[in-house]
Amino acid sequence: MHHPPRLDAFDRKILAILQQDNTTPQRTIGEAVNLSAPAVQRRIKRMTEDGVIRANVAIVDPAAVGQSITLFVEVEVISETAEHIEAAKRAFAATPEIQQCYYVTGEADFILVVTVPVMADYEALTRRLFFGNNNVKRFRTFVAMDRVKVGLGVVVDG
Amino acid sequence: MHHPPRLDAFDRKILAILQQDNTTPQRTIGEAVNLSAPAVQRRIKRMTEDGVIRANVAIVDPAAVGQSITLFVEVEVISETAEHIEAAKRAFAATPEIQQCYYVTGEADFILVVTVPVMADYEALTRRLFFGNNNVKRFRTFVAMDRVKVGLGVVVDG
DNA sequence: CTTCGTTTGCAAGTTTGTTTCGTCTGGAGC
DNA sequence: GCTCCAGACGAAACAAACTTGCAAACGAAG
Repeated sequence: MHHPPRLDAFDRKILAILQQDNTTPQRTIGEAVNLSAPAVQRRIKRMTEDGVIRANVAIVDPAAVGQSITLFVEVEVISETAEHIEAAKRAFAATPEIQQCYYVTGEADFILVVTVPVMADYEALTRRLFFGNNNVKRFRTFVAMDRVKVGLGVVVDG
Repeated sequence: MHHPPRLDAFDRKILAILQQDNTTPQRTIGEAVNLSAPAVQRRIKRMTEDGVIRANVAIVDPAAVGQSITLFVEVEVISETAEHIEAAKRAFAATPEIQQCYYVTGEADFILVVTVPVMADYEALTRRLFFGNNNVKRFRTFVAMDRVKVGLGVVVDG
């Protein structure tokens, strides 16, 4: 994370491609954006160092590994002191079943995305995380029936 | 998606690595799991064909490309007929600002994860998607103050 | 006009991914 | 028990991709 990220049109086009498939050869990317492969490589390297590209990962189908249930949880806490919030963040971040955790404004304080193999696992999780934590005022659960659209891609044309 | 996905301990270890960094050389993976590089390559290929690995993508920092606001939206619809639900799914899936969309049970029907550069863009989005759609009964918005944990990784130890 | 800094393309060098091939193991059928 | 066959493995050869060095083009500042 050295430089303030300033991205030109080339960078944005490259990002758009890598967000869809980061196994695309640099030579192919170069043809798509009208740049040589080394130029593409240097830009990718720079964006990686600058933190624009946070990670390169394989997306695994949850159902294929037995994590067939996706849940949303709105969590409301009692005390919002810095220490309590930080403790909650750490606990959520450290829980592998929690795929995503956001600290939000509104009627809830945290929103979680959870994946588990069977409901019993979620029940166990609620006991451990919520009922076992006396700073949790209440939580509401939504069960996903259909994962209509799932991704972390962001709009890059800017 | 040919075979029914049957994953052994090797496959799961490989998946765990690729979920964190899919640029890891196959030789390195092989050393980590006690397998030769070609064996790793064959397993990755098989899992990709079987749909266990859905995609290989770069994760881009939303803030770096100007999408600094993340929002959650609970949407409640009026009519839940199949046609209305399918129409809604299609509309949400086709909206680039909507990163994730789930059809859920509970007090809401859809949960959306949205990223936009500034609040005005979200306001425009609500006008277009919600106020401009007379099947939307109501919606609730949560603004993310902190992206505590973001990812699509799933527990793979099975 | 010159200089410095940046970025590019090309070409060589290095690393990584892929294919080939021979071997081994486990199971079905004789 | 024996043979045969299918599947999976590792070693090595091979192909493709990535990475680096270097000279040239371009722009901004002096």
